[in-house]
Amino acid sequence: MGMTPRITEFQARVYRAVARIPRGRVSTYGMVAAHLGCRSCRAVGQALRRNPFAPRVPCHRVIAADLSLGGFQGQRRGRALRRKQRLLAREGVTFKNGRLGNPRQVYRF
DNA sequence: TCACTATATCAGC
DNA sequence: GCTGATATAGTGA
Repeated sequence: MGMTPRITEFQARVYRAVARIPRGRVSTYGMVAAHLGCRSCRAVGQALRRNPFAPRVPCHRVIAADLSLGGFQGQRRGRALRRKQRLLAREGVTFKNGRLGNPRQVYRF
């Protein structure tokens, strides 16, 4: 049975965009924002923070502009972040010294 | 209206 | 490479 959470238009647009990021690729908060014509990357982070559709909406595929991990499950550090890193590793996306190992895995909308 | 926010960028060191 | 300041806009209370 599909949940139908009450979400805003903006959130729906963010989730739709993120759902397009293929396995093995990542995007950034800023790139998602730009794709939506929004100048606030923080607003994208807020929307993903409350993603009710995980893992159908793969918010773990959105990282920071400096190619560091960004956040996960409301956390910017700690256990949650290691889970995010493991999810990505499972898809072939690995990090080296806290940065995306292969920048060519950044997906362009 | 206010105070948050899983950001981005820049200046200064 | 780090820290702090600032721009920015979406959202719940």
